[in-house]
Amino acid sequence: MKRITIKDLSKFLSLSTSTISRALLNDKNVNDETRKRVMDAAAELGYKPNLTALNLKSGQSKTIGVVVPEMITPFSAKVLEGIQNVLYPLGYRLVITQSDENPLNERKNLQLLEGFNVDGIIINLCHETYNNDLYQQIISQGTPLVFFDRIPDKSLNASKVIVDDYINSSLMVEYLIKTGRKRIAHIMGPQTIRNAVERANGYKRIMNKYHIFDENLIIKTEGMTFEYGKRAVKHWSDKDIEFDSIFAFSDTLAIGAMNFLLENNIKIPGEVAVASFSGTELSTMVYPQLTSVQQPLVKMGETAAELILEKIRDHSAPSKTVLLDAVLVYRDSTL
Amino acid sequence: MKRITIKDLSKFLSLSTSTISRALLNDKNVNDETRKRVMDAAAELGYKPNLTALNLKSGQSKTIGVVVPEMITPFSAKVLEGIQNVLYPLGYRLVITQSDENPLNERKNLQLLEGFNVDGIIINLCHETYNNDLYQQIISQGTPLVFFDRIPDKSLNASKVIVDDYINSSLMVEYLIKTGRKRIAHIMGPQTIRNAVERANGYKRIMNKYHIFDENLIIKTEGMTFEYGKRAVKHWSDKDIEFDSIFAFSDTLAIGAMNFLLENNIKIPGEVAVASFSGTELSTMVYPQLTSVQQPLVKMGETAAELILEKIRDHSAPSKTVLLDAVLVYRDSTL
DNA sequence: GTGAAAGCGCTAACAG
DNA sequence: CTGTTAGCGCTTTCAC
Repeated sequence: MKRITIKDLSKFLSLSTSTISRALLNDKNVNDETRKRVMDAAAELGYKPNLTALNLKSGQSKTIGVVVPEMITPFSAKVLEGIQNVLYPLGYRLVITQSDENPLNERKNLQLLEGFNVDGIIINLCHETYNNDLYQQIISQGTPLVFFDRIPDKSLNASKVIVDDYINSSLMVEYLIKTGRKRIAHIMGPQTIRNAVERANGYKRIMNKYHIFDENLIIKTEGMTFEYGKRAVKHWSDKDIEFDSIFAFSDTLAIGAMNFLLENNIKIPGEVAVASFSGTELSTMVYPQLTSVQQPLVKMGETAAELILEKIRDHSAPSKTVLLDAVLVYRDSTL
Repeated sequence: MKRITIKDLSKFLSLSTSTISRALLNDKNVNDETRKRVMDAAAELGYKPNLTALNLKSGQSKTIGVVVPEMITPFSAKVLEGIQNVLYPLGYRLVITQSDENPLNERKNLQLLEGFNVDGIIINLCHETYNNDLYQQIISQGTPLVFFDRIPDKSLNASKVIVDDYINSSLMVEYLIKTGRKRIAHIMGPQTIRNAVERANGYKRIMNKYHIFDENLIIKTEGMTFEYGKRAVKHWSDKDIEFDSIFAFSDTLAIGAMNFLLENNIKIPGEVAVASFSGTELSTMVYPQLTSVQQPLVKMGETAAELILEKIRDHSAPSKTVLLDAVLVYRDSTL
């Protein structure tokens, strides 16, 4: 079952390998007749180009590394779909790694990807600053880096794709207020994630604007699993801090919060409204369905892929930050 | 920022490239002194082997293709984790594709992977028979194929990793009966999925054993989304078919079913118990938490990866079918 | 113990 | 329009 190479075709047709190559590449300097013969033979013998050889020639690995914090929520799956949409048709391979929300794993993943000689890396961080040195080092070695969703704090020379956390968070909080909620609690996620800080800022601004901000109503979590969401609500509950609604950093945290409420027979949205930021399928799978800021995840992946391609094609291309529009989707968990 | 090659080292140390190569490969025919010099220089200049060149020499692409039906539930994410655990440390890259539960997409994915010259393909089907011709063709072209979870009906020369659907389904149904349920409804999923048929058979056997089988209590769905789960329960409800419990083919279908019950104020498990087959994180994220047959997903991925490695190393290695143990996990959705 | 040379599959000057 | 040749980075005979 040996593979057919250009050499086999060359023998088969008594032509030089270069002519075969040219015909296959649609080079103009080939007789139409000859091209046809080559094409037919290639089809007949089942010739398929050897990507590895191509890559060796071109000096590229045609491999893009991707680092995501986790894959058990649909968030990354959707973004990956976007990345794949753009990159697979172009013959790029993806090496996808999961950091499990752990900066140390992220570091290992990045190093693994370096070992793979990737042409570029697309990454969603799990910690704002922890691996800054590595990002910097990778970029200065000439491997383009593109950040999406959770981006680093330093102004690295890298392109980014994000949604406006501050604005969208503000809008969601304002919506809750408009529906009559006043004691809006906020589960902000870990403060080592830039977006968490941004969203919390949006929350604070609006709460202050309406003079209803209360420091007790905001809580940082150490992690991102739904257990932390649960624990946050338990905290307020234990301390007898009143709240009539919850705005969570992510679907997962919101769902954890909902579970606590449901377990304690607290009506959603009757007694407490719940809203989140993310907008993955999870928000429609729970009961009641979750109001959330829905991000264009597939688009986000596609954009990230295009940004990395720009950088690969021209390493001196200027870095861009693309801001994508999100929409608020109102569902049964609020009102 | 040019990469350091073996040639650079050769110039730098005034040694032949072959000696450098040998030193790097720990070949015995190298003076210890020389080896040390080479190693030091490699470290100093930051030499990293070019995988593409290695691959060209070895004739392998060091790339494994993976095809999964979907990635929005944690199911595939967990299996992928297992696959990555085994394959990444060995220098393999993964090209992961999603079929979106559509056999046509599956076909396209397989063809894409062929174009990538993958060394092997690990696949979870979305239809039992639809692409049988392609599986056969890929195998006979010499590309090993390993199936996991949902496997094909024909006896192809390929290894497989599965859990025993029939037995575990039986066990779960028997458990429901032991907790006092008699009218156990079954959402079996599409009958074009072999596992759905197997699990339904397990269900039927036990229901018959206790003489409580009723054809009306079993329903096939066209798809796998949670909407179909919802619709199934609506069907029984509309037709006034009584049931005191539901056993669903997957977490997602079960959750759809739960949502219908919750929307109609039917108590879980008070009035209706719910159980599923899958055992992803989803089962712990919903309220009440879902009783389910929990499969060892990471292990499944690791096993699939090892099976494909066997085949890659020795193309004539015999095909194996590995049966993994699942466990029933009892949660609040049943009593 | 080390070097020279060939070759993996392909493309691209360079000739003719 | 077609063929010859060299070379991408590396390993591996084959000499010495």
